[in-house]
Formats: sequence, structure tokens, C-alpha cells
Amino acid sequence: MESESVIRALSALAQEHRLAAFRLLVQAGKQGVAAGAIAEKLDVPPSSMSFHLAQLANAGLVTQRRESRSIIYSADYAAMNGLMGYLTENCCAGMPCSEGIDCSSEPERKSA
Amino acid sequence: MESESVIRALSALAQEHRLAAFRLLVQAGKQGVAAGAIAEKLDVPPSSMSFHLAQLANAGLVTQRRESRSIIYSADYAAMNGLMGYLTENCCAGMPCSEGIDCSSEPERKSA
DNA sequence: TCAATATTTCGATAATTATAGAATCATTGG
DNA sequence: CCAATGATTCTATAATTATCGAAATATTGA
Repeated sequence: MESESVIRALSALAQEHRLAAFRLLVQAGKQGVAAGAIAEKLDVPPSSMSFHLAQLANAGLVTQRRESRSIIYSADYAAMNGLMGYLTENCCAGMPCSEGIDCSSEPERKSA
Repeated sequence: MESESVIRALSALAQEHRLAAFRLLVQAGKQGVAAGAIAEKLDVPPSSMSFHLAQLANAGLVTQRRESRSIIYSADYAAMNGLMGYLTENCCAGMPCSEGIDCSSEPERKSA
């Protein structure tokens, strides 16, 4: 994952409604959630929610599929994986930050 | 880490110059880098860089200390840990995304 | 085909964020 | 104290992002 798409992904998640929507979709799993249901659950007007979902899709963090009248959004776990990988590599000095390892100590200078 | 501070952290990283600055600081380690040196390295005017560094500081991702005439910035690894932890918990269905585990498969529905 | 439903796009506006020169503030050496 | 250095704050402006009602676009059932 390169830095431009990382920035798009970070921007996409850096907003109240979008972070909430993404969390919802992660919890929902593969089956996903319809746009309207997301809007209702988060109490955001449908047109606003649609704007935000489009940004998540543009960032590659969610996918969409039509199912009858509804458009179902689902979290793209691979994209999230990619983001986490980039952050771990580039912003945690290569240490897996969420593994209980103490990143507060002096890091080895990476050769790359 | 709660969602408001997570959004501040994500917003802070979701910008070209700030992401670059933070990477630089992570690589530099505890000793940190002076504001001017960061600005020069990233080819951003000092006043603009100062604006961005202030946002990183406000998000808690970096700390600053004065050393003679210079102000030295360093990455706050604990804060980054906190962010990674939140993302892993809430946006990866509790799976450690950067550990080679296949997050693409159906997640266990979290009870929380 | 028509009405109803689900969603998105349009459009206008408000709000926030980014940019960077100029002015200001803090520190040091002479 | 004064000039030089390193950085931030001020100010104005440009650019981007958010909001949401209204209009337009699918899809389905009758």
C-alpha cells in the first residue's frame, strides 16, 4: 500500500460518521448492511450517508453490491489489512504495535 | 482510546506532510528532530510545517521539547500504540490485522 | 405502466482545513 | 543590549469537505 492510498484511507476513517459506519460494517461481517439501514442506525440523513459511504468506497475500504432495491455495503478486510500493515511498517518503526510489545523504547533504526 | 481522540489522530495522519513528518519522527526515534529540520527535509515552509506539527501535537501523536533555540519533536509511540489498538479492536473485528491472519473470512460477531 | 421503495446525484451553502508571507516571540553569542 | 537564529502566531486567502433538501435513477410488486 502506498502513501497516497494510505492517506485516502486515513481521511476516509477520520470522520465521525464514516468511522462509525465502518465499525458497523466490520461487525456485520461479509453479509454487509444496506445503505438505508446504516443511515438510520447512525441517525444521518440518507443523502449525507451516501456521500460518506462513497468516500469509504473510493478509499477502497468498503465494497457495494446491489440486492434488489437495496445497496449493500461491506467492509473490505483486505484493504484494512493493507492500511494496518502500512502503519505498522512505517509509523511504528516496524514493530507490531498492537501485540503488547513496548514501542515506547528506542527503536532500531530501519535501514529502509 | 475513545473515538473522538481516534478521529483526531486519524485526521492528523491523513495529510501528506503530516504523515511524512510522523514517519520521519518514528524513524528518528527518541532523540527527535527539530522543527526546522523537518520543514527543510520535507520542503515545506516553516510556518506551514509549524501548523502541521501543531496538529500532530494536538492529536497527541508527537511531543515537543525546547533545546536551546530549537524545538525538537518526537513521535509518541504510546499514542500510536493506542490508535493501533483501537483500530484492531474496532475496525478489524478484533483480529490482529497485521499478523498475517486472514481477516477476509467471516468474523465472529463480537458481543460488545 | 404506475406507485412505492431504496439510493444516489445535484446544487447551494456552511464549515473546516491548508497555504505561506509577515510580524512576533524566545534564546544565544558577542 | 543587540543582532542573529529558530520557531511560532497572525492574517488573509484558497481549497477542500460536510450538510442535506430536492430531483433524478433503479427496482419491485400490483
